[in-house]
Amino acid sequence: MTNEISFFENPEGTREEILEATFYALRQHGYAELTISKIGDEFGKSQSLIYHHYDNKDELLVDLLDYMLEQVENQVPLPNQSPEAYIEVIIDEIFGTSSNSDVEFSQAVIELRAQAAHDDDYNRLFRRSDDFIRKQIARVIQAGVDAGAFDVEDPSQTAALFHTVLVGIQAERITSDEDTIDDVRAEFRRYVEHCLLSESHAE
Amino acid sequence: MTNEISFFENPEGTREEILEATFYALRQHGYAELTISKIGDEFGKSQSLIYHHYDNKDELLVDLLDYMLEQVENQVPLPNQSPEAYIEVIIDEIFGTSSNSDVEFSQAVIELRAQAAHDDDYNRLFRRSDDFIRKQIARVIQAGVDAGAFDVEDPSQTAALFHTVLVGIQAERITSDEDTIDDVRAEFRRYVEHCLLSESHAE
DNA sequence: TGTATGTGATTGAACGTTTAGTCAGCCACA
DNA sequence: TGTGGCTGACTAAACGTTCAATCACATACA
Repeated sequence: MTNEISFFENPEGTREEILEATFYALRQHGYAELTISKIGDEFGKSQSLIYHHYDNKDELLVDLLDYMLEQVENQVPLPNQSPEAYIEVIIDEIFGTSSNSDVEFSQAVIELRAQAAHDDDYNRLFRRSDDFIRKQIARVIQAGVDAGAFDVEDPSQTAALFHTVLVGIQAERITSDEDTIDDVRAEFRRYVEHCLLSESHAE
Repeated sequence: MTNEISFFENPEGTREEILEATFYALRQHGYAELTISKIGDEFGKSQSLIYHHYDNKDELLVDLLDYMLEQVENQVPLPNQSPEAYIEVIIDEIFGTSSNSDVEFSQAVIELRAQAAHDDDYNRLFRRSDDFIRKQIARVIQAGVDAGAFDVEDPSQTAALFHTVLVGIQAERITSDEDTIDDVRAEFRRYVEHCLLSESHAE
């Protein structure tokens, strides 16, 4: 129900505990410095045990990405509200609550996305997740158009820009200060008001 | 004069040859799998020689990033044209010529950007480069406002969104197909027409 | 109740390989 | 006769992975 990322709050079973440990090790050391030994440290148990549950390091990391993208997809709000309200929620999701765990999660996702350039499994998972999110946004925009609230050229085209800004913010958060992010948010709102809401609402 | 990335066309001196080799090794194997030995292979000469010119791997990689971001900054077009024409050039730069070398360069940059989360040197370099680009764009938008061609709330705010889209496209290019990128481009043009150009131009 | 049998979690030690980095010395040219 | 570019051989540490061996615990049978 809550939109907070309650990621790994109470892991069920050893496999999920290992995923949790892998996530924290990834956050702390980064992908390039991520080792089974460091995951084992975070895990609290021996690193041999990891191999009891996963065939190898690659399989573990792919499973982690799968798990994380599932969380991302679940975080996309349900279209059980008016299109206008939904867009507000989407914007909040994109620019985040600037809570620490949100930022750390985003950074981990971006780090894994970078690996997609050299790993087909990663590539496949991100394609699926990105498509899902874009289509979800496009659906709601289409609903807003049908209801006369929005006025756009092509909903899936608009959704594509939404998604690019989402990814861009994730990547920029690594280095940019909060003021810059706020600037982007303000300008993106201006875009939504001028290019999405229909005349009657824009006023 | 040309906007093509004539990156590493004719390296001057051994250090630049090493940077070139490092870049290609990074492209081929990715940051996580990047080793001195692989750089040496690409280099054509022994890996010991690398240590003759660089103290250690970190120094070499930081130097590469510095070098690459210098290229990025030099690629930002000069403001020697009308603001309207400049914006067109910027949009072309953001969405790229989809030439192979451009995409590969972008992917390498994004991969290094992800490392900025765990490396202060990388963080510093990206901050400087991002600030430079944002300010350059903001300056031109301000000029457009002064000339009456543009009508925005706050030029640096608009520039911030430009930059986010730039970074977002870089990150999305890893996994997205060209059609999606084209959608983003079309929608971003719509944004520029509705939110940047002043009424008289928007027609 | 006591004993055998099986199962999954868990470990520490060990394996072969790869890694970043060192070093003594070679070669060409001034 | 140096001096700087350059190399191959080397090392210690870290790496992913395997494995034999425990442990806790359930089930089944006498």
